[in-house]
Amino acid sequence: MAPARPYSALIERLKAVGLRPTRQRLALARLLHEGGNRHLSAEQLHEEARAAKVRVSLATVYNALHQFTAAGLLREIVVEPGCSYFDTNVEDHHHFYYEDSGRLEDIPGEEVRLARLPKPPKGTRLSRVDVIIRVSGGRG
Amino acid sequence: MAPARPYSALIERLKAVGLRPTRQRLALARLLHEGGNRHLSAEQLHEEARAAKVRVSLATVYNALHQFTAAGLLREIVVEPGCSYFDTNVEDHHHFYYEDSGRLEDIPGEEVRLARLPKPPKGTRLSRVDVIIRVSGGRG
DNA sequence: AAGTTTACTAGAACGATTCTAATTTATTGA
DNA sequence: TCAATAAATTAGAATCGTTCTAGTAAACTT
Repeated sequence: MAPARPYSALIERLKAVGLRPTRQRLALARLLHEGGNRHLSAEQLHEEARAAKVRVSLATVYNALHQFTAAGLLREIVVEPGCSYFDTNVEDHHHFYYEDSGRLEDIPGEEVRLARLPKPPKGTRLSRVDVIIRVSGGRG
Repeated sequence: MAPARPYSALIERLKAVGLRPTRQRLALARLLHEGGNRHLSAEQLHEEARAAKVRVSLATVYNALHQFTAAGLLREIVVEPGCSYFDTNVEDHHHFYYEDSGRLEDIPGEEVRLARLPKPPKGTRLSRVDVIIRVSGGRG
């Protein structure tokens, strides 16, 4: 059922942001965007690639994640020391963070509304606003 | 000009949270809380201690920061991979993050207002809400 | 002061990430 | 099509912030 040229759209997408559509980048981009919105660490993506029989080094996974992020195809999120997550959803939205499991979950943009927001200090411009709702446990 | 027993209040504060008021903890607590609200990394605090001629190991700085955080005397903030900051302000408030310099700055609680916030998912309870306003550059 | 508990320390160990230099792959343009 | 060139990938080493270890010292209790 797979289309004859399964990668053609991806190839164009990568070219459009100035990245050569290599075997590794195509495979990683594909893994990242299959199965909806996800929050993956470099190690997790590397492991997924291994499981999918895609040969790619960890260094390349890091390179690709950072390049995709710079190109606006991913968004990096840091909630805990020692582990970055990359979010495949680059739309305007926020996150639940489950402190116990370390898991992130999207909150659609419209479910959080900021009624008041200070201006960026003089000489700076707004880059983005992150809202992280930290939740924990339950039993209690 | 220093009071006769400059540490007595701090000593009580540490005892109250179950921490022995050792020379190192007292000195670190003092450094942390002098000069208003601050956002320090472990390395920075260690360096400040060195500069103030307080002999304390880096391991102890880390231990103290985590103990103070657990006791509610500090709040840990992670914005970039590979570096935690500890905020001496434990009141309800949010942050500006200067992407270029890596610096954090407090925003008083009332300058950010959340008009709508989703409920914590079933089986969890709200731990805290972090709002980080990322700003960058300026010249542009 | 003696005994007990807790804290401190230097240095080793650790895990995530980045770097390096050599190899491979993609692109360009005869 | 086939070099020539530029860019990407790789394994492994290096680096960085942080945590661990086990031995020593300091603080509390009696």
